[in-house]
Amino acid sequence: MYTISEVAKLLDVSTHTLRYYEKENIIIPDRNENKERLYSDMHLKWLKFVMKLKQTQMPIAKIREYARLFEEGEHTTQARLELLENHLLSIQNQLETLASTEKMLEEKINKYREFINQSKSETVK
Amino acid sequence: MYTISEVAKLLDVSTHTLRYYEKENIIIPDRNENKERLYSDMHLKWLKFVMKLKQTQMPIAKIREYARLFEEGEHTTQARLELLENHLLSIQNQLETLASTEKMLEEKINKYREFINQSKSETVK
DNA sequence: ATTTGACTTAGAGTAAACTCTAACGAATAT
DNA sequence: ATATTCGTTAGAGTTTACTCTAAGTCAAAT
Repeated sequence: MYTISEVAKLLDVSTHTLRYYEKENIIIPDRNENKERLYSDMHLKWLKFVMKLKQTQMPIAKIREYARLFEEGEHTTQARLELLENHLLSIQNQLETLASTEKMLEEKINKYREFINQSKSETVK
Repeated sequence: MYTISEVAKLLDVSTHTLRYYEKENIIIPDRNENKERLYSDMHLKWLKFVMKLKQTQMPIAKIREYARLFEEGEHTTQARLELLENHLLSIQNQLETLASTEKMLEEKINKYREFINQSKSETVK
């Protein structure tokens, strides 16, 4: 079991953020006799998954919705599947946008480099 | 030349957002005799570039910085190059994150599909 | 015994990026 | 002539996701 500051360090988030996620019903850790939060390996695994969703632009509200469906039990598997399928589509769109912007930027960067090199050689003249 | 609502439609943003970008010094269109905004093809091209940067998570502040460097003239090419190079790195990081999350989601989705199919066949029994 | 450090809570504050409102002006449609 | 449409401005309001503050509890270290 991990304390809130251990989890914060492990996942590179602030303790504030972890408490905020709890308030938003995204992760509800256990408590010790002293009411302090204790996170298990399962909690950690779920949080890592949440971070992946966050890093790929899933809003907190959608993550909360997925968490809620999970809590509701097996009859929500179809809904969870659909939510994940939608997010997969969003990821694929983002991949396309990023790839095309990457290409565009590489071209622009090359033009800048050419321009800068040309300016330098003219300066030497 | 395009009016603000034409540009809004063409680029799928609101007129509010276009005025906001102007306030943020990201795009300054011309004006007609009636003080109404008029965007040229050059403005449109720049706006499309801005949208690409936005879609790949460049903050407005950085976009404004790039615009400002551009206004300042040729002696800022090195700074502009560096800004674009940094954003290219950010895009490459995002691509990695998205690719690995895509893989993870595909696996999870497959497990959900298996589970749902299995449940169905058991229901038939 | 007291200080230090890590934790607790409720709730306030912040930053980014819009998004909307109100009050007005000009041009076109009926 | 008046109503509608499209534009203008300054500035207020909203949403998202934190981020911080204040006041307190508790256990270990000096």
